[in-house]
Amino acid sequence: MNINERRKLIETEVLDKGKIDIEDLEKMLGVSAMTIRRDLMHLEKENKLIRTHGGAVPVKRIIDETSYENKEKQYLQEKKAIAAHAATIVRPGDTIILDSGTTTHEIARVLKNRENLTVITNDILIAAEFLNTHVHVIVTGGELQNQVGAMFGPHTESLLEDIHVDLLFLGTHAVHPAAGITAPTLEKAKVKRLMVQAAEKTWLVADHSKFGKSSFASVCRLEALQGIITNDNVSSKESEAYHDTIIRVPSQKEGNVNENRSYRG
Amino acid sequence: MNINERRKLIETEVLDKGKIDIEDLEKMLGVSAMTIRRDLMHLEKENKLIRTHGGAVPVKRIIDETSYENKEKQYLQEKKAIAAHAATIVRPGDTIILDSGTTTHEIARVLKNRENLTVITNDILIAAEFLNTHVHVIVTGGELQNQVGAMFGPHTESLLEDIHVDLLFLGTHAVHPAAGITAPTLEKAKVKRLMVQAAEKTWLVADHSKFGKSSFASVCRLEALQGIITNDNVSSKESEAYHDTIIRVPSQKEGNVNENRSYRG
DNA sequence: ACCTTTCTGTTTAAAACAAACATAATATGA
DNA sequence: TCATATTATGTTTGTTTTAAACAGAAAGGT
Repeated sequence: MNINERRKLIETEVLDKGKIDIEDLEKMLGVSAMTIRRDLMHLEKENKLIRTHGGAVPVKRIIDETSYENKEKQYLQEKKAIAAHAATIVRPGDTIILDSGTTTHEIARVLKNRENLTVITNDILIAAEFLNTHVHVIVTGGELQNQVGAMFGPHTESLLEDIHVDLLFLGTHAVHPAAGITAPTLEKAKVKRLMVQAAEKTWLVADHSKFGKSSFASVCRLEALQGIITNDNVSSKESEAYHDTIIRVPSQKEGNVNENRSYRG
Repeated sequence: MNINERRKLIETEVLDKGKIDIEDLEKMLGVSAMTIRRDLMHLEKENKLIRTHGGAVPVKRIIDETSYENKEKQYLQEKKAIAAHAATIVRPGDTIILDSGTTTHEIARVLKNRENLTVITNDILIAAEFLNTHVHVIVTGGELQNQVGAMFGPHTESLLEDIHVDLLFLGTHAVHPAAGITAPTLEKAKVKRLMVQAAEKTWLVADHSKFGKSSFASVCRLEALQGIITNDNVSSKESEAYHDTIIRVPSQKEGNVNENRSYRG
């Protein structure tokens, strides 16, 4: 492993974990504390992280840890694995919709280095993820649910009615063999439904915790999906009940599925 | 000064400066380093800041320092002073538009503790500022100018055509006695013009560096404005050429214009 | 092969940190 | 109001982290 690989690892590690200790990095990377420290100095100068006493934290943080990031960290490995696979489906030149949510947010993190890509989203945190990139972003607009940064309501709906896209990555809190995909409010269900209608192909992205649940407002039936991308905690037997095309990705432990280079297809 | 005042000061200081040293705070507040350190521990536990080695940095940061924040820091004191005054115009129950821009972003920072307020904006960074607050936010949507986080284009325009609000705080890069308010592209000018049309009263917020300049696309004439809020580097003689109602606020040095409490009028 | 540059680890001194105790300020309640 | 409890602050102390400086190792170029 060369110096750049190591520094890239530190960079992704601090983003994943939210904070890191020099001691941990020392063990993890097998180099001396001084070297880590020099790496951190370098990365701090490049605004990739902020050094703390004995470690570092990420630069980009828009949200209150307590309200959002904890939730985001649940099943983070799973979400990242799902996101990494989802990103491989996206082709150069595509126009895609990224639904609001933490799993789709992870997809955004993977796609941000792409060029020749248009993203439509109703999540300001996802939109913000693409700041200072070459990705073309269209924000739906609408009423901001200001706990999570998602937008819903008539304005959101009217934009979605006017568009047609190649791909949709749909998030959900509940998917059930009989009930299909459901949402907690009619408003949210309506927006998700319009997204499905606007897209050529819809992929559901959901970690195993969402399976077997159902909520009040119906979004669509499972037949409307192109497939489901989930993690391997969902047993293969269980998954048969859901869809012909269910992709069960293994939760990545280390940064093996590294799609961090730009895609110049 | 009691402990809470001091901690509040530290909090605003770290937000203003972007980072602070314990040594500086020690001199500034006249207490020992240990006390500062205890304050920082406390504020870190409340997610108000992140401690570094020898100081602290803000928690909320969404953007790359190099591309945006430097620009934002230009005339920051002036912008803050203008913003503090602008906020006093906003009444409980108002619905307002905050145009994209750094000065209007400062207004958002002042208003975020309000309740009973609706904000419409075409700037995702301003929208993000209101996350986890009680302010009701409507995002215009549209194409994201991904260097600055502003949205423009047909979608933005169509929302603005449908609304009517009490107040607009309009930002600009150029204001001129004869040319009025101008913008660098037709698209931007169109959005700003629609904002003016949607608002009962329009206040222009602009620091002195914007005066006497003009750009290509016309937004509106100066007569369309309710008034101009600027800083006192614009001479009173000079300002007469612009508008009857021009408010020249002194650039605040310390946190004297402190409108950080919530407004429960 | 040689030289140069970059990278890394070790040593060491300085700086920051935090625990513990003592003192001062503030609050609370009879 | 006074006594008492609580909270806040400063100082001392030992520990940890930092960073400068040097030396050796690795990588790159001619």
